[in-house]
Amino acid sequence: MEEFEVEKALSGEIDEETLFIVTQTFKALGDPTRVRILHLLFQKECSVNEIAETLDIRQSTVSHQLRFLKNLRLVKYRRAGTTLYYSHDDEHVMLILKKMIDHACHS
Amino acid sequence: MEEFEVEKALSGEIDEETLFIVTQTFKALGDPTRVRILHLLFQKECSVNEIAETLDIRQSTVSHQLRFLKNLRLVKYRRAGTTLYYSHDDEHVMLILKKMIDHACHS
DNA sequence: TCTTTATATGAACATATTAACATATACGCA
DNA sequence: TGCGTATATGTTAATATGTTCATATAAAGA
Repeated sequence: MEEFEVEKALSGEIDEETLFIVTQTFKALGDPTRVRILHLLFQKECSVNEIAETLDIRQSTVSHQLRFLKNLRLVKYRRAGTTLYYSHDDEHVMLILKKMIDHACHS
Repeated sequence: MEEFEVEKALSGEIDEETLFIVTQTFKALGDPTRVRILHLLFQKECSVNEIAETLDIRQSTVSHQLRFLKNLRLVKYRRAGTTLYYSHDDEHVMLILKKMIDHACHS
């Protein structure tokens, strides 16, 4: 460990890697389109087209955002023929999302 | 309520205002500088200069971000002469931040 | 193999965000 | 009133982000 890292640790600072994961995850939840998608997947597994039609978003947009969420392991999918059914893949983050929604509702 | 809003409500979609608050709040947590500031304020009340020096960020950057956080009522301050002591102002959001940090650490 | 359907990808564009600099304001004190 | 310190603000430039269009890929079935 470098000297400045020791200083940071002693001062109670978050280590860089953790900070990166935390901010990336919050960033994922900081966009309306992604929150709407996750909220939908909270209720049920959906194909890409179902998501696009239900939320009235273009297919390519949905696909791009799903890739974003997939990279962060926030969603997963199973294949059935040509159809991909997406579902959420991080209970903890979904719980945090739910809490924030409740918090925002009752404020 | 408009017709399309009824449809959204029945379909379990988040209402627009809640969605806005939720995403704004997560956006606040989606930036390394702001997370570092909040994490510091989680530990103790700090003046603007203390924050800037402790985290090695320019004073004007800190001030800008504090205004951002203040607008969302995530921080507050008290004045002592020319010095402003900032502290966090949303227990619930701070708890969510803490949970996410723990989650990221142990993964 | 050809076609159809479902999904992914790449490039381009518009917009949003961030940090930096310079400067302004506010307060306390001589 | 004038000065020094602490903080805020306006502006700008660099970068990041989100959506769209056009197109590519992949699987299933005739």
